[in-house]
Amino acid sequence: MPTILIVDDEEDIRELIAINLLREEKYSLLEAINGLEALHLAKTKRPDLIILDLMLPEMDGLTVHKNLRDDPRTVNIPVIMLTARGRLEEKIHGLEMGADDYLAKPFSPKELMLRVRNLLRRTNPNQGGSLIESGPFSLDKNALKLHLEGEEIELTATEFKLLLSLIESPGITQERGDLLKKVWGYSDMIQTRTLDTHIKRLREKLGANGNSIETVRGVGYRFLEGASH
Amino acid sequence: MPTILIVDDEEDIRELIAINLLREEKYSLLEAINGLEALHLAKTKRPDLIILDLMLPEMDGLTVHKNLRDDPRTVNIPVIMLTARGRLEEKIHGLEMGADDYLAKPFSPKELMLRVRNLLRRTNPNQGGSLIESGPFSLDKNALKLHLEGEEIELTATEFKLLLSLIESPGITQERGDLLKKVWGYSDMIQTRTLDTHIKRLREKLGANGNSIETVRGVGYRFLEGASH
DNA sequence: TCTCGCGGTGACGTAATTGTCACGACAGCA
DNA sequence: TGCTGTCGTGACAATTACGTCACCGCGAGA
Repeated sequence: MPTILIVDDEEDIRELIAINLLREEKYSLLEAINGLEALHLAKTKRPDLIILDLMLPEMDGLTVHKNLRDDPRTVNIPVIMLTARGRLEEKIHGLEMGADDYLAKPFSPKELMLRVRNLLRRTNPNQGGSLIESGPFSLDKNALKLHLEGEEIELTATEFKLLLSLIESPGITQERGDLLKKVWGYSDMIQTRTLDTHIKRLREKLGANGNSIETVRGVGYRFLEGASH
Repeated sequence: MPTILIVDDEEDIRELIAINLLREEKYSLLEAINGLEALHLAKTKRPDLIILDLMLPEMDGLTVHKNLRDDPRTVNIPVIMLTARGRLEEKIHGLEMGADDYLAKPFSPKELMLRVRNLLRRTNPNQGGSLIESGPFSLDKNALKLHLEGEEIELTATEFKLLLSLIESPGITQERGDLLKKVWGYSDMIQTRTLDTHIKRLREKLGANGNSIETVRGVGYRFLEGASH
């Protein structure tokens, strides 16, 4: 699931993009308002694609873009630029600086989505951190497999999503409601034993490392990095 | 030096593009006026990029594009579409069909050039030969044939495209929806057994190596490089 | 027109996956 | 110590996803 960073001052636009992308349920989003925040996010979270509005409050969009290109960590993340009007010089300037695509407002949300999709298709397939490591665990997003102490453990789609949710925030307790929402899309406050059952199945598959998943009574579960006692 | 195929009825445009591209001395060009000629050129000379005007005399540009996408030899050559006006539906239709970029006339020659450059930059590394090798497999894009352990296996066009899609990203799971879109052009989320059937036929033809195509339940399929256990 | 190969569809069987239930264990509390 | 609410667990049933097959339509070529 590719992650997309949206850098835009206007709430309308961010919302528009978010709604249209998330409807496909194949993308996750980050959002940023000013340039510095965007740079920080891009470097720490490594999005697969950046949508960058050139009109930003604190920092000019082109400057943000230049900073992205100057940093080896972000240099080859593709960028789609948005601008107020199709001012040709700006457009050319943007493309010259290495923007991968350029849209003038107002744009059709559908067109943006298609351009996002096309760009990711060309750009994504072979790379992208498909490996997530934490302690002795190594999750392979592509194969839905878990590598643990040399063993290769197969997980089902649900188990994988659940473990991923836990492992993404090690040490943090995730409330039952949040997990249900993240993994199952359940609206909050539902009464079900489904979560417990899947936790149990996960623990079974983790074998001796099953205690990495800790129960926080009355709240939820959390993943411990250095477990196995 | 990447080769670019220009398909356009209007001499002005061809000239405009040619002048601008050749000035950089980094490109070689092919030209075509009508659709059939374009298809022929695309298949025999394998350009790295195609610039396709939708207004063609004998054959509609979208038809040309569809033909390009249907043929495994040309399916992943990137396409930039040109059209008379920024008619939104046409634009969306084009992008949906897998055009990598879309420009409305009149366009700035400089913008086109930059988009060409960006597209080639993203796209080129993988391409080149008509032979794709992976493990004991060797796919010949021109002959639509598969060589495997000395044997020569004939594949139909659909089978070839499917295998190609899988083999292009070894180890990466391709979702059912993506495969349906890539190989069949189906819009997403369609319920059909077509994909399964063709996977089965492929596995049959691969014989003992059939297990190179692995099912990832609930997600899709993926191609394994070192299989055959 | 006939034949043949290809490609797609729907029916069906099977296996994997998932959610629910019942019940027991246990912590927290008074 | 007994009560209460929460969680772990195993069994079970429902659902979903996939593999396989038979069959049909279509277009190319004879």
